Amino acid sequence: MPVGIKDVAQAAGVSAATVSRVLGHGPVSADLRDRVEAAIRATGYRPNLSARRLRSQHSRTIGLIVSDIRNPFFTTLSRAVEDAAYRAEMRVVLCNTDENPDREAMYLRLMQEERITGLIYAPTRTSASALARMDFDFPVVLVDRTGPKGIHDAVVIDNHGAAAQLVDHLADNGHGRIFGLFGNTSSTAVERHDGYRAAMTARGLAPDARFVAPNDRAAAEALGERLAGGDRPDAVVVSNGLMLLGVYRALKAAGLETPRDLALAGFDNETWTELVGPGLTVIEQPVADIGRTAMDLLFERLRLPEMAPRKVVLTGRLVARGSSGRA
Amino acid sequence: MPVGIKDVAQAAGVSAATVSRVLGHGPVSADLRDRVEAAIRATGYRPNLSARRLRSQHSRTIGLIVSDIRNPFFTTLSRAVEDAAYRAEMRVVLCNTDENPDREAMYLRLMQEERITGLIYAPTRTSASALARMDFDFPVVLVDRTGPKGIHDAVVIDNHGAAAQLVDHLADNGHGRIFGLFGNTSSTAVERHDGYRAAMTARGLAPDARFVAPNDRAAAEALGERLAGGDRPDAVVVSNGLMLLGVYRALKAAGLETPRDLALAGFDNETWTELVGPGLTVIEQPVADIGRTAMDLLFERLRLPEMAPRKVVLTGRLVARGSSGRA
DNA sequence: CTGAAAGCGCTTACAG
DNA sequence: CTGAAAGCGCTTACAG
Repeated sequence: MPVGIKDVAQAAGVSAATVSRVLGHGPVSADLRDRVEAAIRATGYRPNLSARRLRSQHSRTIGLIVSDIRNPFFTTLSRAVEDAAYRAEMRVVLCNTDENPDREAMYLRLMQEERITGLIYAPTRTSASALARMDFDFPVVLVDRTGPKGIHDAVVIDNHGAAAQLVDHLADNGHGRIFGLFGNTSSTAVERHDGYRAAMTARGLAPDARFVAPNDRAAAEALGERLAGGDRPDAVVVSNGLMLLGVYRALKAAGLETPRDLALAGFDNETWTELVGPGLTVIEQPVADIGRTAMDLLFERLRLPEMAPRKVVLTGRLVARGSSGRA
Repeated sequence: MPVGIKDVAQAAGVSAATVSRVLGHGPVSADLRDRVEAAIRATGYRPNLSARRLRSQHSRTIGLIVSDIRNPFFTTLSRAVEDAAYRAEMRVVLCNTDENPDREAMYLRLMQEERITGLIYAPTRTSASALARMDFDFPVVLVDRTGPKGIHDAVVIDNHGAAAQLVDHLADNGHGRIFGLFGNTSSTAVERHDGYRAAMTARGLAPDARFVAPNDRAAAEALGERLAGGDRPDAVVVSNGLMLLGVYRALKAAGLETPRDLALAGFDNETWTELVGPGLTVIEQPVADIGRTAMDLLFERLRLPEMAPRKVVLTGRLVARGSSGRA
């Protein structure tokens, strides 16, 4: 039986209202405040947050929906969001969808049931397209991936430009047959493919791309199939960190050396990309900035609900390493 | 203004109690059930979880307190815990303490305020020792790190044995001057040091250990200082994945090659340890099993509160790679 | 099977 | 500054 506010009130010889005022920012005389604080310590009282949220109609809760917290991109993002929430004295409800639209729908319902203050959300393409028809009682800030135009605030990077930069870099290093491997669940992968395609075309190179599930296994498999075909590529561009890992493992397993047998470049400056062989050339994303910016947008939106939706585009940084060198 | 249970009741022409029964497992006639379900769809009603938790006195919430979700050990642990919670229709409140005892104390208070059903907790040594004097209204299962003997359920690995195994492996490969680098915040690091020390002594080797903050920077620095001293070691054992990363980076930066200049072995089979140079020899922990087992213990404890506390000891697996080979 | 009523533990106008 | 009272949105005995 946890002690309640009435027990504290009784112990301090005051009303429950006064205890509540001591806990909050109400006006309380120094005398009563001391007595209440002593009673709180003596009883070990801890306010019931469910009751507080219900009564005050503020959950002080941020929802965060990502595909998988094991993806370092989202791990870092979540820490940035949590640290910002912590500073604002809010908590975070974190949900992993595994890129599964059914789970996304379920978690969106959960967010409504939690009466969250705001949502930070990296939707799959399937769910993003449904977003236009959905109506929430809280603001939504999209991160990493976009949704229907002009409805929600969003923080993304310049995916088109970043992918083009990778292609240009590889082409400058003498690679012309550049195979592109992209995820098939996010707007982000689509934009990266567009950038890849545009840069290839601009240089008179023939685009050669494939979309697969954005995980290491599927990427490794797709690469294997492509290499088994004729007219082998001399470089590969990969659209996220997990897929890049799958490709790198597959190359190693096949006894192929980078960049001697095949140049390689991709997204996400994960720990291992720096430590491995000649190092992997990647686009580093300002992940923590993305998280902080999303929280900033959310707080401004709460302050000014009628403001027009904003899209903040951050820039990735090319980290050139050995893997993109000449064959 | 979100719609409430009364709105649904009115729309369906029934009482709020009946709507509540349809939502839960109450007995409701097929006719009324259909009408209520139609009304829920029509109104887009979502129950308010704060109200439900307050009234039902069940939060259906598991607390999870770890040092840092960016540590892959805890990332994987948290996914295992969340997946198990999801299956049991419970949510998880995740907290990062950054090994800071003040933050731990704050989050322990938060857990009480959330009236959580149970807690899964990897305490720092400072907080663990205070655990004996603390009284919670929910069961606590310790993971990865232990607390005062015989009070809480716990899931750990055989740290003593695993560390000894690393020493034996290095010694079998001809290394005798084995420097040990251990974290200074966890019982786990202490146990690993004990195992290291015991194995060294058993072989007539002189222990040579240091305790530092369990992060990459501090580990790199400590290694640098040790190498600057005389009588250089010919191998290093490191007590966790993040520290191992710091050590590996420092070696690379110093132009030292593994195992030629210095053999290396440690804990946590992280992605990069497999991909790097000759591969790093590590103890792989059954992380997901640790998480699942912790949830199992928690659920059994909820069923049988009076059972004697249990400690489940899982076993790490030695993954021998090139880094521990002969000089 | 169904409804009216009480109450979970707080906060917040309202009076004083 | 302080207290008595109402009420947040549900669930759950209690009657019928």
